[in-house]
Amino acid sequence: MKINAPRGTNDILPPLSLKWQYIEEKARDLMARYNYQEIRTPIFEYTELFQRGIGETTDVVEKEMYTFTDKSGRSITLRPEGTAGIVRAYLENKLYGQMQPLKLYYIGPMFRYERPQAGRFRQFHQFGVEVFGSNDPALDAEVIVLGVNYLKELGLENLDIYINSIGCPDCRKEYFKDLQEYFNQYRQELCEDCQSRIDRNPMRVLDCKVDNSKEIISNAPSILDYLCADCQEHFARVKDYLSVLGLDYTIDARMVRGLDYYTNTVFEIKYSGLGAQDTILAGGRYNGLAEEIGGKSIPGIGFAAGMERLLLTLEKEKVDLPESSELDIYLVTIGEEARKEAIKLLYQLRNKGYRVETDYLERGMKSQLKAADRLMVKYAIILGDDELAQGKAIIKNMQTGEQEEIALEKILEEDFRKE
RNA sequence: GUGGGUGUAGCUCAGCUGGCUAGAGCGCAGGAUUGUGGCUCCUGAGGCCGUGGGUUCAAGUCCCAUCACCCACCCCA
Repeated sequence: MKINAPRGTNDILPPLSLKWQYIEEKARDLMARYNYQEIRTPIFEYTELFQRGIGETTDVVEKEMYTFTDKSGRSITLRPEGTAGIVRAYLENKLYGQMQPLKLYYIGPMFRYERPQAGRFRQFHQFGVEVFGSNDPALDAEVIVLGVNYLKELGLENLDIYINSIGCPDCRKEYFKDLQEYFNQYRQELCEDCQSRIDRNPMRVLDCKVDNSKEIISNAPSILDYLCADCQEHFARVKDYLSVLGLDYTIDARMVRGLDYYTNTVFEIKYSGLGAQDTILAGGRYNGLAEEIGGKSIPGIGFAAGMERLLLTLEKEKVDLPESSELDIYLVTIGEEARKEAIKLLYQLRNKGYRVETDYLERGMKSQLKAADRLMVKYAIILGDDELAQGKAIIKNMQTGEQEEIALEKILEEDFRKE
């Protein structure tokens, strides 16, 4: 019986893996310029971490986690997102003892048990950043701009940036009350899910796709009218900094995030044309999270970008990405004696830093040159028993077709990278 | 979890209302004066027609089930 990869997972094969490497390198390069350092945390954590961090009533925790019991009887969960684990690591390793703010990034797989569809998989990859130890609005702006710049540097232009502030627990207390009161008046007109959302987390109703177009929602009280003085000022300053940077954004007062830990600034970057899953990068501030999972009160902010969605977008926008790895030389050999000499040459050339390939199927010269052509090498070095007898080899320029003889001992002095 | 669509060579697909040794293009391998690629031409390999049942003289083609993939809902990156 044939075994397939589990549902919702993907093999990342060459040459696609080259594109992955490329977007990861871009991320690392950007991170260096903004002074973010990489952190690698476990792929699985104790289930409790996500329950407390992400929120018991979120869909992610309620029905999308890969949870199992290990041999000691503890409940383990494959991480569905990156932030909770990193906050845990920050607290556990007492990183607040280091110079603050601490700016971290990560790239790796996440797991959610969901029905796969366009831009959504059960194992997917995120590139994300987290900044701890500062509530400076300038950092909110930096993180947003960072996300935007990453996408821009990859060559994406048609992005929609949405921001909002969902305040702190203090401002939300009154807002929740009023919002519940408001929605309760129209309870019967809302969808079933929303009716239960009213009691559990009324802000979710605002985000409901089913009731989205209804007036009830557009006329609902706005969080922005409830922000306390501090939160108002924080949001105002974030917007100021974004304006200074010349960033175009839309304020969406109805934008809430599906993870409970967000406070104050939240944002999303979307690309229309991706299908239903059009958010490629999103994040926000989470000043209460560290405390929520049992640590000190530490402000934090971050974002995560979905790599699969990013690649999909780059594809749709027809952005040029590396298609194949470039080889410098293909070593063509004819005859057993020449082969022996060529094997030696092969390693010498590689040690000098050239990208070199040769034939391992005992093919004729014709086929070997064909292979060289398909590998798009710049040069072929032809070494047959005849040449060997004369202490020579042939260097063939595959672009021009020109070829010349060269003494064997001179080969390593040649520059095969020249145009 | 719910709905719709699709499943035929490595890839993209064609196979009308059930009937012959299941096809094409691309790709792959080999060849076209015996040591020279890209173009062209020739030849070849490769398919239990997703899987399991059923209807029928006969099923890739109809029915049922199952699995997978795609898309959407939901949710999120």
